[in-house]
Amino acid sequence: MTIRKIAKLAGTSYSTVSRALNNSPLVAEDTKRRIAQLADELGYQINASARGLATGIKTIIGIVYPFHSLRPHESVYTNQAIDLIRKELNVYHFDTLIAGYDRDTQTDGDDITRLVRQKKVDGLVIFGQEISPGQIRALRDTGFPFLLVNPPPLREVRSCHRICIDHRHGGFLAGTRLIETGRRRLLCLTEDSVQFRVRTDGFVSAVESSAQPIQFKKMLLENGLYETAYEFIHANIQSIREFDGIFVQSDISSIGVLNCLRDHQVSVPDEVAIVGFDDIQWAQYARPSLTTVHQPKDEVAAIATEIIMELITGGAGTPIRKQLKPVLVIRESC
Amino acid sequence: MTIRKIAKLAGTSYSTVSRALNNSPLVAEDTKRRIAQLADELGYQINASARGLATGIKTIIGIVYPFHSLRPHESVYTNQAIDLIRKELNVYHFDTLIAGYDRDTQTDGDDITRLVRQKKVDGLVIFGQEISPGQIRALRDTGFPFLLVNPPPLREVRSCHRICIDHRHGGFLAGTRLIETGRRRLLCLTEDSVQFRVRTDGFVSAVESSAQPIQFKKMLLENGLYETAYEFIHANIQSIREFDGIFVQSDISSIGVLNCLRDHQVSVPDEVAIVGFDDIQWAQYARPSLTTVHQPKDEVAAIATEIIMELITGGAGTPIRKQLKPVLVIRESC
DNA sequence: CTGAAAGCGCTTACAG
DNA sequence: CTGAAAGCGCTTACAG
Repeated sequence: MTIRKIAKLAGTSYSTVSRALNNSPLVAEDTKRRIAQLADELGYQINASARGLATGIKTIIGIVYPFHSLRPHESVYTNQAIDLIRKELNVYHFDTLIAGYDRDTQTDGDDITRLVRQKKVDGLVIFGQEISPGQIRALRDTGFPFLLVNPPPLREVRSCHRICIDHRHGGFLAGTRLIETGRRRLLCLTEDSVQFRVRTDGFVSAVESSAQPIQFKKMLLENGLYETAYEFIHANIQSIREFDGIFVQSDISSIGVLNCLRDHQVSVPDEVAIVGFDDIQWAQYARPSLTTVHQPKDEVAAIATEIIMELITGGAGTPIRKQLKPVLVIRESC
Repeated sequence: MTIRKIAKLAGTSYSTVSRALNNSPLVAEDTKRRIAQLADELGYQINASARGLATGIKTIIGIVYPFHSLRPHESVYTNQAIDLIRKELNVYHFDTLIAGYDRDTQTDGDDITRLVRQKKVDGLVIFGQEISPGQIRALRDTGFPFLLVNPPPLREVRSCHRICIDHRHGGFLAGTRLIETGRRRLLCLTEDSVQFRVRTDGFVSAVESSAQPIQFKKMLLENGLYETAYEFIHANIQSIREFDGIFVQSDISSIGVLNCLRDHQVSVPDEVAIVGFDDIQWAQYARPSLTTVHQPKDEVAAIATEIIMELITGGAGTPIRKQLKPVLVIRESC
């Protein structure tokens, strides 16, 4: 089914059909109605490639996230956000294409560059911290509409549209909760990346602004795997017993910590309290359920969709920056 | 950057450039090399819309899943499978578009029909049980390449390419495990849908083929939510205590059951053993960790990619049917 | 308000 | 092996 066939059946030129279907004011209402009904009966839908070629509009948004977040523990969070964005985009009759990117590939070889050059999508929503300065610069220079979600704190990012999560505040909330509930010997269990350092900063500032004397120590986890957290606690169980509160900077790690403490008969929250970060679905199913810093993924999805749609219709303007504040969700573990 | 500009720089016609980039045997090796290098330097990539219009090939596969599986508890499983397929497709230089479908919308209004008619994708992988006979018929009649993954047992399905999971066998494995570990008073906690009935059938056949006298009872959960399972156990805790083994037909529900039993000081697996279904990531993190029937999502992803690629290149032929067998993963709960 | 024509950037039969 | 031409199915300035 093409526009030409409809034109034939409607007894008009196909230009008119095109205009009618795009609801052009240049077409008589009556003609429009007739054509709309015909198209409907025939189940006609505009050929996306043809329209894409003629107008440049593909009605597809690409959502891109770090390859390594395919490891199940990291994808839980991102997948939920993607699903939410997809639903939002659907309202605008846009489809969602998903792709991965990898810090290690050179700029030219990655999916981001490819999608832009192939003109497969109208805009890009890029999740995560793994994006490199070079990738950002290359993308920015193309003038292609894109939005960074939770980007790393790079200089290049400042000239880009972005949604930032206030990780520092999140860390502050966690620290404050531990202190307010009476914990005085704190452990901050973090990872070696910028995002985590910022969470630690917030945590430290909570400690420092406390009227009470607080001891605290920072320790590093190799990565965000459940198993890593579990093993770490297991290997250090003696020194862990010295603490009465732990801020574990991701929920998956927190669950590893919770399970290991349980296996060592350390009672949570009585002997040691735990505060996590992310608020993945499972935080509430853990026993004890996990007090954690909630990352606002619903809000991210709504705002991301709004911004990207604005970018591809309205155009750029000065860099938009939305900063979202996490909130503390109190459950049993602290 | 277009093919024409490259032609100008290479000093050939743009037909030749097109052929060269598509590695046509009609072009001299030398010319090919020169053009390939030029294209590489210029970062040229074929315009997807133009190629799509000329050839009909979009290098995009659509993955479609039930809308309601957006409820986090159901999406966990599907999201992992989608991620795996996406990775596989990437090897073929295909991109992945995701969309939802809804049993309630009429055939014409859903995303499946729309994607086919807009010619936005080359093929469709359709997950789940919610697809209606009408939708299947409509799709089949278009001749569009599509593959059903874990479809409902409808007559229409038989004429379609599909990957089926042997839920019956899964139920059988669960029942057998409970009986082999000495349980004699069994509860089968299921839901009201075909897929679940088949799991129950398998469970029953394990009971019936047992040499031991086994008592068993079937009960229905309203839906697959964690909370529903938790509340159900809570409300029926007295009668639940009568059983020494429960087959809970999804992991999320199983976790609800585990948590509730724990809250009622019923010891698992000593007083009652639990076997789940799905083997989502969290089955191993639960305490006690969950013995469960593993659905082979890695295998699904690999085979789905293979089949759909075959369908869009080779064409159809007789309906392909792959049946995958789940396996039992033994952990602490039984 | 409507139609004929050019053009979007490719591919591919056809002619050489 | 290479090039000129037609065509994929749309949109949209231009002319009426």
